[in-house]
Amino acid sequence: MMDSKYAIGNGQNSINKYKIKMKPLPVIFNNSSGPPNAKKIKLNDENRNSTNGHTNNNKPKISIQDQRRNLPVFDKRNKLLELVKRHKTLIILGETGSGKTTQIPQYIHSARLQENGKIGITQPRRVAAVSIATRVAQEFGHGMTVGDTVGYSVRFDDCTSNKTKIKFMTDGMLLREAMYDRLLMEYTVIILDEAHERTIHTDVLFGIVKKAQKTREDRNQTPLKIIIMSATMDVEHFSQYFNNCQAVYLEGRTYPVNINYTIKPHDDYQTSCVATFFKIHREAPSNHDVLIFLTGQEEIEACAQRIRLLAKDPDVQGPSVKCFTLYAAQPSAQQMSVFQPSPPNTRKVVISTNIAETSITIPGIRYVIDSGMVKARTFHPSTGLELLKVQRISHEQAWQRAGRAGRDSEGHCYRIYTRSQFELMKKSTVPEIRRANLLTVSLQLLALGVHANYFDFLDKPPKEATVAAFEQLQLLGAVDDVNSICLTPVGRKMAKFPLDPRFSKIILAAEQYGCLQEALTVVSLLSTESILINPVTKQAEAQKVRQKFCSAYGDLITLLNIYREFEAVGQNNKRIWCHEHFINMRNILHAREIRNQLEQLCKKCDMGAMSSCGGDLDRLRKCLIMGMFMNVAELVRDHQYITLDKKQSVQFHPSSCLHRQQPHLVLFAEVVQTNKCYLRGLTTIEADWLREIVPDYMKSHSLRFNSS
DNA sequence: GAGCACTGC
Repeated sequence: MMDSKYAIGNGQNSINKYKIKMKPLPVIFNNSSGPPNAKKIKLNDENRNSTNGHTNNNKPKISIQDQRRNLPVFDKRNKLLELVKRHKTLIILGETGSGKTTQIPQYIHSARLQENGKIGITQPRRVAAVSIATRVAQEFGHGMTVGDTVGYSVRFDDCTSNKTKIKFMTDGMLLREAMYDRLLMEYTVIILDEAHERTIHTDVLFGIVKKAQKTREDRNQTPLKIIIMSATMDVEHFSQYFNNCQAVYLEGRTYPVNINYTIKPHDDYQTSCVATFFKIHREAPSNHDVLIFLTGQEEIEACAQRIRLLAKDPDVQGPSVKCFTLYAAQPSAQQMSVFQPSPPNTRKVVISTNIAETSITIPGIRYVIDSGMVKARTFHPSTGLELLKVQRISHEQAWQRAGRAGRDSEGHCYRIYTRSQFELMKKSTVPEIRRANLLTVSLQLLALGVHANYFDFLDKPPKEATVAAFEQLQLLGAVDDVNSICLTPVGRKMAKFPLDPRFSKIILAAEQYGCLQEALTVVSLLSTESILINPVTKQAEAQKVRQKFCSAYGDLITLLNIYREFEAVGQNNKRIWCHEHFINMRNILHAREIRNQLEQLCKKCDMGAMSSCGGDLDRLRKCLIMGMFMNVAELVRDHQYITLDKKQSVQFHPSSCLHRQQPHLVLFAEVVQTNKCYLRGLTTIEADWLREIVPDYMKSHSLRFNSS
């Protein structure tokens, strides 16, 4: 695959940034036993099935029904069904490998506990929803294909029919369904799986299903059963929230993992990871694979380069080394390569971000090296700034990482931190709802009839975050005032779009500006990852060949130009065109898919003709102001801008096509803080337009310089 | 003249 956003392979650029110590000093560990409450589970080496479709091929083949009977959950079948029958809400704590996700929906179905309704099971990730549904359909019976009794529903892919009784879906999908029917009458059983991950969607669903259950009960409607499935974390918290409901524990099938801590702290955790790898490499049999957790792409590529170099050193003992990297920005084909079994007498080492913590399971890992660090996004409601920061992981994450070594057999985990550093880490990861921008959630909740301030959250988000969100909703015209519990007609339409409310507003405004085609394109492009590829080695070339698309009006119009050209190219030439122009084919196709969905939603909202402004881009730029007027920056002195809203000092990001220019006013799509505060996704606008389009906002946010 | 972890509708 060539559609990578980054140049991957020789990594020459990254390597120069890190000093290579050819012989890193050894890292010394004490050897301590596993987690304090580690349960030593008897080894039982047969037929583990995995939910991600990567089954172990060197095990003897046994029938699919025998595999089901061998799962730990099988023995508890009757007990579980009894509990599900007896309790309207049940928490199931299941360890990895218990089989809970694939089996429990089938048990419920075969006992007909769902009666005439459906069983809905949510997952935080699309791939999980699809692959689990496919697996369960296979198990379910002969000739059964996914989409019959067992189906799934994820964005852009609804594989259900009127026969579907067991429906796997993403948590975001169920949330969207709730906006059309807040009582979720389609379902008699709802299972929220992976609840411990606490995605923003699952957190909102906790409140939605709890309220739906209560309302249906009060109105004497068909009852709703709720099942919360989670790893073994903080049962009390969940149980209290669901009126002290019953919790049941399911044993898993994992193997003991020996935990090692360093004797002293290591600030240069990257070098220590490399050194630890070679310590393992010297001692362990060659078929024992190693997984290293680091924080980001650049760090991972640099570390891979060091390992590859050192492995060639004649002084280094041990088998040959096959080194893989793993992070989300990679093309999927490259991600898949980590599943290749290593050839004989070769050690496989995978260096990964936290994508390997939950999203991707690599079989055969015996050793985990945990740097103890993660890169995480934090949102500051007071400034509206998002900050991407390397920080320490939580205990939950540390155990999750360690567990990756114990999926196929007994394993080892080397933690590049001391026991006392570990004790200082946070017990659990702060749930997303407590560190995210709440604009979208607040709008969604209003569409469900609740004000975020009064919503029954499992964990309440910070007050400032909801205050900031409601101020913006009011400015966008979605509510009449910040305490309103109902949406304006505009707000109701905005909630129908699966977008940031600011972008929904742009689409709604496009009707009046006569630029719906262009607005849909720009918003779709803003809703995906970047379509531009900037390989480190061919950066100048990429910029030169794309020069013809650059607009003096800024980045968003430039993106529009690229998209228009992409659509004008014949179907058979698109791939080659993308390659020639350093455009990410996967991402631009994804933008097109989103654009189609948004266009359908416009028709549902009776938005009339698909108007186009053609070459009159002023209309589009004015339309963008309707949704993004809180994102205006004004030039104050040489290349220095301040935001109109929070008076932040900011600069244009060097990747912007306006980087060397100094327009008086710009709209920006986002502000990211790294070394400095940078604006990205720029569009130039006129002062007069602001006064004309958002006069009230401009009264409270006056410009320093009034000339254009 | 810099560099972005991970999801989802």
